[in-house]
Amino acid sequence: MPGPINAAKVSFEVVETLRELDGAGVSEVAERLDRPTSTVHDYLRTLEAEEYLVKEGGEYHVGTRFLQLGEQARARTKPFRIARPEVDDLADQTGEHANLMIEEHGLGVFLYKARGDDAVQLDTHAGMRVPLQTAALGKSIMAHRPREEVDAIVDRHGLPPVTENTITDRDDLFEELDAVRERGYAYDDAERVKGMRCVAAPITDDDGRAIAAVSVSGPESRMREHRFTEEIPELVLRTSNVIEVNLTYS
Amino acid sequence: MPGPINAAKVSFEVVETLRELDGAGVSEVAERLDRPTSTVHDYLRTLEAEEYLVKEGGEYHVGTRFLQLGEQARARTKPFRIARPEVDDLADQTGEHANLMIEEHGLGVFLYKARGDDAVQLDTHAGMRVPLQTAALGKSIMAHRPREEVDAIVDRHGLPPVTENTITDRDDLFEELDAVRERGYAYDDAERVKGMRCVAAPITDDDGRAIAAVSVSGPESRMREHRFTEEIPELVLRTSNVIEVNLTYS
DNA sequence: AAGCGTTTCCGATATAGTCGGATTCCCGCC
DNA sequence: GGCGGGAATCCGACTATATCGGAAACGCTT
Repeated sequence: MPGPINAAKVSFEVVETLRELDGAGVSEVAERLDRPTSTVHDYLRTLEAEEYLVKEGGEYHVGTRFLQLGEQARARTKPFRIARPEVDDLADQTGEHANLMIEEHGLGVFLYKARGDDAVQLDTHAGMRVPLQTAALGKSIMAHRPREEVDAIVDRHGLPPVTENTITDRDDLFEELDAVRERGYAYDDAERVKGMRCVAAPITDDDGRAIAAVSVSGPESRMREHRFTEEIPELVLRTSNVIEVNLTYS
Repeated sequence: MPGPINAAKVSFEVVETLRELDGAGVSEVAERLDRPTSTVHDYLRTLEAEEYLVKEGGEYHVGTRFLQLGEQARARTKPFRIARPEVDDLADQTGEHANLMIEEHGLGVFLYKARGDDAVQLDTHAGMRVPLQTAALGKSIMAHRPREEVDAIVDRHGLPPVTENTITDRDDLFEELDAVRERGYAYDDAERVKGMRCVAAPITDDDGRAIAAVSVSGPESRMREHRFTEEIPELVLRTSNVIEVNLTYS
């Protein structure tokens, strides 16, 4: 493919490296990207001058200009604007984590996370991107997308194993999606994070196409028996329904 | 200055344009930036392929990858991690908006905003950047920075008038900062947003240097007399003290 | 089906990104 | 307080590539 602006790509590689390392110096970034320090220095200096990076004690860090961009990206999506208060309620009602996910570029993106009073420490954070099939949220979304679209996503990103429970076979995936569609909601039994269970329901538009998903997730010890099979699904489904209605009339 | 990567600069100009327009097509961005459509098209296509932009119905939009970067930029700062729950409390106690600001590149950045039950609709959002002297928050920060640093900031960004009440003279500014320092907290009487009043207190480190500020803001009608001169300042100061203590021991 | 605006593609040119190497800076350490 | 080493800057040359007209394809609306 001719014409892609390489320098744009490199710019973001530099920024992402800083994010992963939580701040770093010139040579550290240069090593990671396998480029000369002089080149990396050019980028860091430029991005700092443009105020997208900050320099603190010899280390460069991701700056808060990205916060404004990120907030815009999120606030722009209808699911977020409508669902946020409902997700908060869901967290209050269950005491656990409640999440909102959308699909973007074939990946699941955590748009919002609310913490209930009993919520355990978790590695998820807003903006986090995960393969769709590794989360109940993602399976809910895929279950309500046309088959060819799901195929395209799998072609693009594969089915990487994250824990020993992750689905890694395409046929297994479609079987699971059929079950999810029938049931109306999706389970996740330690498929992404060990010891964590999750119940998710899709948020669909008028045509039945999933545009997002909501979930409740908590430790196995509290996610079992009646609560796991009846109580939580009931609440999650109710929440997704409320959101769908509000989406239609707005 | 030799060596700044122009393409990096242009990349972000494109992204910021999309943010300002809340999504746009090729020619619209090209017009704004006064560049050929072919050039802008190259950038948009590249950034979309890198998954930083999304294309929806012929329009490009800022993507949620920026959310991950923004969250990192925010979570990295100590003031945010420590102050967030306290700012939430402050909003609950007052029923108004409570805010957290830091200084970055000489500008005030809203890091976090909590809404009390009575809070009015407001234009502030996380990541928003404003000239420091246009907000009580910013004045609190500047009041507890060395004079030469404040001079440098003013040299860099000037004193742009935002409403008729904004401070636009350097001597006036330093007088005001002296008063703020003496009083211990700062007022903002419709200096940034018409009809809004604000009380802010600095968060300082062990050396007395401001690293952030917290505030409560609300409509004039509710921000007057005893509440404005005693009650709210009392609460804001108490909050900033709590945060300072927690910052020291962590 | 025709016409207009927009997007996309293509190719030529010169700009500017890239990189090695030299220099300076900033530490800790003797 | 000076010495050493690693990192960060600066510099200059080469050529890859960003840039931009212009042309083609697309997708509306009339």
